[in-house]
Amino acid sequence: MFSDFSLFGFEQPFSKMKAENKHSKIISAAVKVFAKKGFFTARISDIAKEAKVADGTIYLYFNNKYDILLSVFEEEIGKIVKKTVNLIEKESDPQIMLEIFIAQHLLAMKKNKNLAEVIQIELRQSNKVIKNYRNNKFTEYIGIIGEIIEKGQKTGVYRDDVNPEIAKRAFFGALDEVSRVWNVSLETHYTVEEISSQIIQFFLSGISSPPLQVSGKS
Amino acid sequence: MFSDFSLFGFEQPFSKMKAENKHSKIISAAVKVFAKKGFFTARISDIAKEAKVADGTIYLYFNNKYDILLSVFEEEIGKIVKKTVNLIEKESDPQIMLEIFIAQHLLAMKKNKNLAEVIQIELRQSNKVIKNYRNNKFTEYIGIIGEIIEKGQKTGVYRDDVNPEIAKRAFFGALDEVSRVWNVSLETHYTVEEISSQIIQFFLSGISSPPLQVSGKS
DNA sequence: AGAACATGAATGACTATTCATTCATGTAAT
DNA sequence: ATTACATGAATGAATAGTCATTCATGTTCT
Repeated sequence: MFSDFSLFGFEQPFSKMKAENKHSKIISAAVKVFAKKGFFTARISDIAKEAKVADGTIYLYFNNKYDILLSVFEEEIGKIVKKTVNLIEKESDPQIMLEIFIAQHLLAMKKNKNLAEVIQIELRQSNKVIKNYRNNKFTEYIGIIGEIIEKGQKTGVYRDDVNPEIAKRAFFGALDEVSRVWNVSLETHYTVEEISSQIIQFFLSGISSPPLQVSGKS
Repeated sequence: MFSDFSLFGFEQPFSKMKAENKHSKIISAAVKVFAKKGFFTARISDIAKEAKVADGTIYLYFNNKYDILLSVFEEEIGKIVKKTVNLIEKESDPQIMLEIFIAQHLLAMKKNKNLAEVIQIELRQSNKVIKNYRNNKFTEYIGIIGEIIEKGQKTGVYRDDVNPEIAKRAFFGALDEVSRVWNVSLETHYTVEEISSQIIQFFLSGISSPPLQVSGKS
């Protein structure tokens, strides 16, 4: 891959720059079109139109339609993983790490609703299409949750009888479904903070009413 | 009335029976093929082959390819909803109702892994394909969770500060993701009971270590 | 000029759907 | 009981339409 220095906002007077612009223009367009139509219903010509390039131009940058989808995953999920890891590494308290993860995920999904949809729907579908694409970035992403939980168990803030493998899935599933619906429909009126706090509450304390605590210490 | 022998040895006394058989044979075949290949990659001829009918026969029972997918949802999810509602109605304790829902869901997903995959993947995709399909059965299904939570809040077993709309999504998402992965890969070694108890634990008590409780009696 | 880049109409492969025909079974007539 | 007729379920080859991909041609750089 050649994504070394290609950040937006800086004009480089080399011909290479032009090419990189097209590359990312096509990626962005693909995200948008895949989100709107789904991978299979999306036409190359739709993506070309959205990116304002000719159909044939797309084949100067990508091998085929699947390659576009794959590139979208690698590049876009990669960004999220990188950013999340970056933020979490600085923390040491598992509780806070988990809160950061949630907030970060919801923010990312809110910021780019199209990408959220592509990830949520096409990622699953894609296993069937691209036979040996392993979703490395995605697995890495979910793995972060598992590591946080394990860390919390070592330091004693999380129970030992919680299975981190199951927990990380349940945790991600909850986050994912909430943000999926949140993007699609009714629940638009909830804020990131509101959903964040609800999800943290679920996972840390559950939904049960707290037992009456006759506490010696409070 | 009857001819003694038919050439092929089978008697089909009622022509209608034959028809109903075909309908459900096609549905089952479709579930299998959609699960294996995904809706778009699946060919009508694949389904026909799997159902052991001719391509054209399918159009005697369904209007088109989408109609098959839609029927799969309506009929198969309908069955699950019916069975679940049936079991839950007999209960009055929200805690037990929730446990039944979880066990029921996991069992259903385990019993028919293909259906699980179709629901988990294609159901989401379908909004884009079938423009005005509202996933009525599916919404109804998730709604059950919301009702249980609300009931629990009225009787005081669940906190009032839990938002049932968000909670039902988080709850379903967790269940869904766990059973999705469970079907696909590694985690096959967990039992329904193990996963059930983990999920119940998450939602009722969270993952935090319980605060030291100094009981009133000591 | 030559190279690199871009275009979009034309190609060709693929597959959902149709429909003329066959076939199995039921009914009526003898 | 046998034959003739009627019904409509089932078939699968042919059709018709859709797109991903290519490539002959144009444009823009150095």
